[in-house]
Amino acid sequence: MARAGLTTESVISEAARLIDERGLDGLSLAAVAEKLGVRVPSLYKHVDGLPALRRGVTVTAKKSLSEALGNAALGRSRDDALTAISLAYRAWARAHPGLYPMAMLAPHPDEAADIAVSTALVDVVFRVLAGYGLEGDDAVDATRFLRASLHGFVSLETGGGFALPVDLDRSYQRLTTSVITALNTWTASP
Amino acid sequence: MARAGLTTESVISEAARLIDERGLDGLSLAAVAEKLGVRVPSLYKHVDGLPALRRGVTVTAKKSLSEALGNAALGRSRDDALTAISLAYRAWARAHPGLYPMAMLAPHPDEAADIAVSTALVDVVFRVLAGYGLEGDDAVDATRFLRASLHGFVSLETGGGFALPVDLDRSYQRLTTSVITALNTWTASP
DNA sequence: AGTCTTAGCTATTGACGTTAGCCTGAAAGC
DNA sequence: GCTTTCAGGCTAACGTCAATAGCTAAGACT
Repeated sequence: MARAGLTTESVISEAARLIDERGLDGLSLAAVAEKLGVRVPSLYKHVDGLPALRRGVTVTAKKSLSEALGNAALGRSRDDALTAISLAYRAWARAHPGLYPMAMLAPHPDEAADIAVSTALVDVVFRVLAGYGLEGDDAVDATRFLRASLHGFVSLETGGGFALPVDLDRSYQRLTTSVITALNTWTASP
Repeated sequence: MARAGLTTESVISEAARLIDERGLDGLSLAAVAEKLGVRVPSLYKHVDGLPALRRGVTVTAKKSLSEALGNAALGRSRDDALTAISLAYRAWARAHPGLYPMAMLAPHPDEAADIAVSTALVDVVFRVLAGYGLEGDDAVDATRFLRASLHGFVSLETGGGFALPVDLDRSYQRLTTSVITALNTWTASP
């Protein structure tokens, strides 16, 4: 048999491509195997079953998003950094509509890599907010507010939740500026 | 055979219970049939397959959430109404962690009932914002901002996305007041 | 009682994930 | 350059699940 030259990485990246094309439920070992020109059981030489494959994809997705945000924030601070991060966040999600929901999943407790990359992802946001002098619980609340707003918009958008034919770019921009305004006067704790 | 006395409604509500218990992927015709003490093919007398069952559950979920929000807003207006809606929104989601994501899905284009109940859901929010004198695109942007923030928080929370052991109630309250503050000074369009 | 409708059943098929075990060709060692 | 190893592919088989076809008996109606 001519070897197909699979690797764990190639299987995972093919799976990721499939998820972005056909959605989360479009991922099956059968589909991956067919795309790679291989029989289904062969995949088990590189990946430990479907759930493990999903976890692998999740990790690479989180890593990719995390890098995108990190790059966007590079060399900027405060409002500038937040604006850049917001744009990068939405852009990544639109480029990866299938992967995006997986990137928001809580890390699998047994998967060290997942935990690591998940905390790295939150840290990008957290460190930008440090530029506002926020500390402790204030910083946590603010991070949650920012994450919630961005995630909520992007999640509803990629899920088709915004029905009206009104400019989404503008809505997102107003959301971003509103959040930034709020964060600039955040420290009045209840 | 003793009749089990199934109806479309009983099948759907059993499915809904299963989804809240075991998550979205925990729904299978096999599981529903077993819970109802019936063989799988019997379900087809009441429900047109698994996808149709899911759509049925989605509709009832949206209806339930919509009613909860409507009740919360009843007899209140502006900041009062928004606060009440926010609390009701999160409470509903926490009570129905499995159903909640389905309630956020875009309505199925062929399912008239789904479209109706989806628009009803958005309308609750939309009408409260009318109390702020917002109109046209401003109102749309504001609705999206509100929906995004609430949904984002609740979605991350029920998905386990907030790892830190810091009071979620307080974070949510600060989010709510921040959003309300923003909406009170919304009309400065770019 | 006799008839009709229909809610439930069994049987079957097809898709998929998973495991066990074989086989071969490519790289490693002499 | 020949042998040996071994891992990356394979076929075969099984279990689970969704779905369809067709049977049967429970219950409603006259």
